[in-house]
Amino acid sequence: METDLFKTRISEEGLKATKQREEILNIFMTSSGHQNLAQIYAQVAKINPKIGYTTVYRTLKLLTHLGLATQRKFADGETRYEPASEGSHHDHLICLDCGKIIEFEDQTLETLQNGIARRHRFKISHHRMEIYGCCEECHRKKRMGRRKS
Amino acid sequence: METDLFKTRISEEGLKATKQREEILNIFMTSSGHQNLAQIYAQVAKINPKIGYTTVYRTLKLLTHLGLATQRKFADGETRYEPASEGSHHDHLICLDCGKIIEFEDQTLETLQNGIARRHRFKISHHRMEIYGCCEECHRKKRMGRRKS
DNA sequence: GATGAAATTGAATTTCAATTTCAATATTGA
DNA sequence: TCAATATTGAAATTGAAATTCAATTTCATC
Ligand SMILES: [Mn+2]
Ligand SMILES: [Mn+2]
Ligand SMILES: [Zn+2]
Ligand SMILES: [Zn+2]
Repeated sequence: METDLFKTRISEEGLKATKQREEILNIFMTSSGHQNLAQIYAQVAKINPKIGYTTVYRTLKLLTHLGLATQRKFADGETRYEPASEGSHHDHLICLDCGKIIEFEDQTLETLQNGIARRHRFKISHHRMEIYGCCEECHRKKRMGRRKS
Repeated sequence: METDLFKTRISEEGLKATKQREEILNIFMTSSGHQNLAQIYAQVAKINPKIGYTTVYRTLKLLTHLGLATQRKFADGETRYEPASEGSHHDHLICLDCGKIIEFEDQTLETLQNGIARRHRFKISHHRMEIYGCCEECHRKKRMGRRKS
């Protein structure tokens, strides 16, 4: 359970482990990821309707600070959160038709970035890379639709 | 002058070429790029204070629609605009210390993306890629600072 | 277990950029 | 010139993010 890591990190920061935080953490960590605050809140409310929207907001911010969550802002402007997969970095393919978000990891891409940064004498802290387009499923549907007409 | 292209595109869309739009276009096209609306408005207001903020907002939205401007949202969340460089796509290196934005083009990166997309049977429409970190100048300053202490 | 300083909670409020409204004005094709 | 239609700009609205504050909870210490 990541509850232990959570408690450790939380006390490291001089903060307090509350029922609400634990409950939100458990729900969030087992969720599907890439959800916005309203979606996470809805899940929390289903299990414990006493927990306020503000607390969910603040807890996600806290989890991000603790390194347990990652905040994402894709081109649609919505703020989303996903459980942080420790160590590994990944990027995203985003379907403009159905909204599906596909994750990928590519070591060559990382190496290439190092080259770009070096040429500009730039020290990389982190990066963001997203590919927008049409997923396989949606593409198939489109072809079907065209054939019928 | 891009004024001609602007007039053509504008009438293609059944819209009207107004003094305000032309004035905003001229100021924007010769600007340094990566500016937010408040900054663009400030420039416009210096030359013609009669033009309203709303008009600048709507004109930048229009220019984006016409393909003459590109809207950018980097990680700081600010909405910025830059004149669209026809044909060529570029990405950005962003200094977290001074805010400097460096543009780069890399064909290998584009090729690599095609490979990633193909492996996921994904049809690319466009992409976004930003590298965050520390620019040469800021890095130099940091080293200097450390030496003095 | 009791205590209390400090942190947290949650409803309500505020902030602030983005967007919309609407009456007055400008543009354009006939 | 003359409408029909689009645009303008001040003001109002929206909505997500962030803050406020009184009530409540946590937890180190006793
Ligand atoms: Mn992800
Ligand atoms: Mn640029
Ligand atoms: Zn899809
Ligand atoms: Zn810098």
